[in-house]
Amino acid sequence: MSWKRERPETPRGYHHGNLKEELVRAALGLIREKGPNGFTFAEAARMAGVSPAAPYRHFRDRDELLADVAARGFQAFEAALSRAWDQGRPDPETAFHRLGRAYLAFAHDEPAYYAAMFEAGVPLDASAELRAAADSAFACLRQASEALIAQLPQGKRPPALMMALHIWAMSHGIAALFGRADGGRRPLPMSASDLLEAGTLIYLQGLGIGRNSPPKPD
Amino acid sequence: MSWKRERPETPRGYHHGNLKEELVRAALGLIREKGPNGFTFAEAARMAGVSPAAPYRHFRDRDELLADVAARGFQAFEAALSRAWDQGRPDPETAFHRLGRAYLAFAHDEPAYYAAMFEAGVPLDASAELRAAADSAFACLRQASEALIAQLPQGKRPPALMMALHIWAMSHGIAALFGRADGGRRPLPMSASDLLEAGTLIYLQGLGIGRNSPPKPD
DNA sequence: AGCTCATGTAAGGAGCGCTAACATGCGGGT
DNA sequence: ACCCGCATGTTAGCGCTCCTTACATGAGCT
Repeated sequence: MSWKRERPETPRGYHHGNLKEELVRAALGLIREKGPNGFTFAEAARMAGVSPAAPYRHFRDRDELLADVAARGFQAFEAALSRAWDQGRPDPETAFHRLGRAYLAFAHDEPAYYAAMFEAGVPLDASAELRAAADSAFACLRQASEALIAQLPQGKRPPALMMALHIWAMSHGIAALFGRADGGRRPLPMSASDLLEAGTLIYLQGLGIGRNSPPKPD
Repeated sequence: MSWKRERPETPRGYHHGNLKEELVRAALGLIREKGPNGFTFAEAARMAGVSPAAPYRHFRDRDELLADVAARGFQAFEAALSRAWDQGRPDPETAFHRLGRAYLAFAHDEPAYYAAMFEAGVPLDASAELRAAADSAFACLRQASEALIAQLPQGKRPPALMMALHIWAMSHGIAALFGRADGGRRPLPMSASDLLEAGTLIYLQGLGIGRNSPPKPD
């Protein structure tokens, strides 16, 4: 068994072999610990055990690495949301609340991704991938909104886009204000997840989709 | 007329006379143009026409200046919200929507303040003033929520704190995602203000405070 | 085997946060 | 009226980061 480079750690030759991925991992760790601003190109290089100039072979500058992290974040986000929505099974309302919990769980469990996506000031058109990933994630929310709205009688259907924007805004607002791993900026009387679920219930009730006000199929 | 220091600009003596205020003004300008991270202590000093070390006589470090800006922001924010709420005149619902518009108007018209308050990562307990100002602003929202809830019959009143958190989250979510001066990260089918008003209407409807479902005073 | 080019390194300029030591002059005490 | 204290400014400088330029290495193709 004469492998070439399987040792997981330090001793490596002149070429790293997988620097780009390792830089992304290092960036995630640094962002998680010190926020998207505390993250430093030089320190990521140090973590990967290469010289401070090496990262520039893989990313034009610091912002491009941040944009790459954000794009990967949106991809993971979209995957998590899609999995939670599960095509609306067993019924749209159950799936919708599961979607909301998945949103907050992502923000809570992947603070580095979430920060890169929403708090680092990365412009969405920094790359085509980033834009596409962000659009996919939003499309998931919009799709779920459409499924719920379809339960309403023809005349009383609000625009699905608007509903998706409302839900996104409420979710992001709760995540940003109260959903951080450190408990957020302000003590809450309930968990962020429960807060979002309650808000969603009230909002859906307002639309006439409440569990206690089914669209009488008369 | 032998004044001492009334010329508004450049020629000044060894002592500036009003450096602290000028640094805050410079910080606001820089944050507005380049975001809370692009803001630089040295550049603020340059704008005030002073050496790079001078600011340290007024702020322990860069973070303390940022915290001061955030605190002033929350004070202005609270003033704007209180003015909009106007003690619930002429009726709580009208005033409530006016409050929502004021929220978004502040985020839109004072992006530097808003960024320092919510996007700069300033911990709320950076200073007692900051904490107090932030609490006052939230108290305004909570007070408005209580006034609206008071319209409901005793049995059907949700916790005012929860309602305030929901409204804050939706407002902040819309401001953060779509309410920037540059139009936000994503094109909208309607203005951020209208989006919030629609969302609030639906939410209130869900609580039974909708204009079309008044609390039948049977 | 030898070439080529992606990927690494070394060195350095410009800018920033922050500190230390020194300069200035406003204002209060005698 | 004087003088001295102290708040507020200055210069000099350390260590760090971002990024560029010129050079070194070695993996893989022909």
